[in-house]
Amino acid sequence: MSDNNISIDSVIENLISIHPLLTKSFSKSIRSKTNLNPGSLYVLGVLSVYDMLSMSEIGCKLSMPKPHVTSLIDKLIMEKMVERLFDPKDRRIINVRITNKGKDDFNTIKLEISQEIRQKLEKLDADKIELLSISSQHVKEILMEISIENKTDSSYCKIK
Amino acid sequence: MSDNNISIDSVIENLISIHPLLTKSFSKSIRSKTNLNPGSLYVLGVLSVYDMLSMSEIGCKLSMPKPHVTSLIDKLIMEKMVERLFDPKDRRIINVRITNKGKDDFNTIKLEISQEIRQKLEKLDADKIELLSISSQHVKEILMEISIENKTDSSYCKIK
DNA sequence: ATAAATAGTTATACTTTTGTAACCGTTTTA
DNA sequence: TAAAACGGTTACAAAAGTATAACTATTTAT
Repeated sequence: MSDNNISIDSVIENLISIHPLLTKSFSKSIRSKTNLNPGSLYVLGVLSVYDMLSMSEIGCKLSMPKPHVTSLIDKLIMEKMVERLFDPKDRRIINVRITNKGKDDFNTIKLEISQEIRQKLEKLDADKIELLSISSQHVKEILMEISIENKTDSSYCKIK
Repeated sequence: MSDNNISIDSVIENLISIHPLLTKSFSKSIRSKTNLNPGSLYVLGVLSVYDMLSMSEIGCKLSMPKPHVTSLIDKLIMEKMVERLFDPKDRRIINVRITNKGKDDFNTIKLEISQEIRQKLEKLDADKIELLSISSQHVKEILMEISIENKTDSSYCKIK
């Protein structure tokens, strides 16, 4: 139990350190190498995972206020990267689905914004890269798990 | 070699997924639970690691334009979390050092902004927490390693 | 059938971050 | 010693993100 808490403390220490490092690696090249703002790219990212989500679900997954989601989706639609679909079951709901162009563009963008970090990774030892690959996979999976679980993100998500 | 590239691809995939999840977890509670903006907190964070840095080094480590660093440091000085020190060797340089109050405040803030994620972590199995602890440690260390290495961050850092 | 709740948009104001350019004082270099 | 480079600040403009309230259309609940 006490052991658990020590581990949790170290997890949080680590995540708080990792966050600005990733921001540094990605945010700048999103701006300089794409015509999307970071927010639109995050939306495209979740849609590349879930394929289709409603406006509310997007805001929930990314903790964005609904009006912001609207404006980001507008941009992605202008770029034909996503499309709006009306839900026949409940006509209030607007589902957003990533298009094939959106998927292709997202892959291209991922390559472009990761060029710098890729060059640095290439200089590391093979076993260190392998360790980072496995470790980042675990971090990603567990974070996604506890993120999905979170239906009660007070301000943006309603309890289902 | 080809093996390496596959691993690098997966690292990048994972990091691109992790970034918005961390943003979601931290950015909102930084705003709601502290009187600092995210930028000031990142500056405080690097200073809690390196203890003392020049203005340029801060901008370099966080990829921030120098004028932005100036305004963030002004805020932290008003809060007495950091102090300016003139460098006797080179009077152009202004070093910024975290104060004891700054260290204490940073620890408090870390506790506050991690409350939500802590609650979710507590629901996980002990072995999963342990795995996340070790994995996030590796990710942090390797990212810090390749981040420090980077003296040539084009727009904000000059080659030393 | 009416009232309340929900999903999404519009409008607006504000904070934070980014990006320049001009400037001052100091140090380096030629 | 004059010119160039450097570290930092000031001033300003623009982009991006946050936060609310008011509104429409639709669905649910009483």
